[in-house]
Amino acid sequence: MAKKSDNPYVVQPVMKALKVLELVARHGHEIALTAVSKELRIPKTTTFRYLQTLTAAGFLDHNRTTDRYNLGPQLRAIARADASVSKVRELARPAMIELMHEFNETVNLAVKGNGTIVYIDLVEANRSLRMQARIGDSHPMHSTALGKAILAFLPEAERQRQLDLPLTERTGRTLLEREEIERQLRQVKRVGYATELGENEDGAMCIGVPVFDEDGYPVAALSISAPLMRMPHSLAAKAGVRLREVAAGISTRLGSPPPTTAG
Amino acid sequence: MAKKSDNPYVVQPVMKALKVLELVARHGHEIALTAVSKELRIPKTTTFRYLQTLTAAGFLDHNRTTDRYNLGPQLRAIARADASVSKVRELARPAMIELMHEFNETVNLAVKGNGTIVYIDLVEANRSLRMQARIGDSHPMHSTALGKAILAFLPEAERQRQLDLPLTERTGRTLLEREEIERQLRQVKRVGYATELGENEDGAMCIGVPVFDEDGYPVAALSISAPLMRMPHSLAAKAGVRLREVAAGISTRLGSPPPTTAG
DNA sequence: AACACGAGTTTCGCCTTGCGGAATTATGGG
DNA sequence: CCCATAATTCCGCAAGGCGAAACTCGTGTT
Repeated sequence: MAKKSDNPYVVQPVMKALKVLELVARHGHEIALTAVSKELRIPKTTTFRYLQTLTAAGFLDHNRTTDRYNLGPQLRAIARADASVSKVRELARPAMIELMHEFNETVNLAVKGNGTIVYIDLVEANRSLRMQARIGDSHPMHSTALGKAILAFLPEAERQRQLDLPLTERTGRTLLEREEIERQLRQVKRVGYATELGENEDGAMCIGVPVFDEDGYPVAALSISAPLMRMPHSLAAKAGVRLREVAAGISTRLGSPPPTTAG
Repeated sequence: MAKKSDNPYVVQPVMKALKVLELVARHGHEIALTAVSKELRIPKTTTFRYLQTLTAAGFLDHNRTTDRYNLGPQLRAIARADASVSKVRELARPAMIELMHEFNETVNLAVKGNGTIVYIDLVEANRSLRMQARIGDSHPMHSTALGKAILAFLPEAERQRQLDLPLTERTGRTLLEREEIERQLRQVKRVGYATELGENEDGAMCIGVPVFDEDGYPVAALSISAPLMRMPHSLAAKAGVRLREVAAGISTRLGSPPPTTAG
């Protein structure tokens, strides 16, 4: 009675529960326990448990008056987040390639995670010494230009919450003093770009700018990273200005209101 | 060691697998087995199994070159379908209320399911004798005006596939002859609205029109339903024309190309 | 070139815990 | 008020999920 798959690692309860989720989702709207059970040929008790579990996890929503289930907030949130990331990546890619050629350095794109930034795309300069990051890697917010760019433009309450978390020390130069960080963030907000000098990785530096979504929220950041020795102050400033322009273009295309560059 | 929930019906493997799914999704991009395992404090073997299962179900995607996982097509499809349904419902609601007042009959909105139509919204006239349908109910395509409206505008291949399925007989008047159905569908395509007279429920009739998405695909249908006795031919024709107008407006706002009313 | 390390895959046997039939309670239509 | 249908709860069995450990494979190091 080999059923679903030849893959011996498939966990049956999980697989069946996913079928339930799928059925409910594809149904378009509110469906009752018995209907799901009949449709999937899964005993009512088992179906009941899956529906309960999916609901507890927020993937489904249980309407107590009609005793029916439909898609839950969790799934919608995931979908929205994914769509947002996809869109940012798509919009940013051409600009990133252009920037890479312009400065001949690696260009990074990251989104805001929970207390961290997560790299979602990068275009490497071929003369890059070694890879700085990989897609999917996550780094602390306070030790990267990407993170600082986002932090600076976060709503006050959320920024405070972020800075309340323990700040990990990545290198000897990583900023750990709250005072100092907040001073820098104000500076970032003023000039519109963030700089990080060997604070995340020894010998490497980075210039980052935020990308805003339609609500003016900094969902992502764009950066140019380089070995410290290859990026003098003057060039960094130039890069910052260019990044700011490019990011503003992306933000606009994401439906963002005009950037709040002014302090 | 009571963990997640006080709900005794929560199935642990399912719950944990959902956590894995959520983590991968929220990560923004490609994440490796070990990272998931560490983050969630779930043993590597177990995490491995969940990732395999989620992948087999299409909820995740396994990149074999990098050995990392990210969101899969299944989840995106579900999300897209849901967003589409939500949007249709949202756009249609005001028009439905207007139509209800105009004809003082129940107005229905349904989406195309698999071989059926599924009611996703309805606005009942208060003089309605009894409820015709409930949100979430699904009816055959060939026995309802909603279904016929959709069938008529489906791509040829898909329509044939639908009609190949066994046709259930809802009432004595339900159309079962393929010839007859296809003749009616051509007629529907010509006039732009479908009519059903006691074919789905004795004594009830319905007039339905399709709603198109941005690809010109009939994702949903709008209808007015009434007791047979209250809806003479002339009034039905008038309702058909009005529905056609209203649905065209909704289709346009969904990004649909100009309706293919011409035969 | 050999080695050490880390990541993914496979095995294996224990025993948790998921399963589903059946009993029980809630619901709502007639 | 009763009956039909649906949702919950109970319970004992054993299916199958679990995780430690062994194994493989690829990378980077000495």
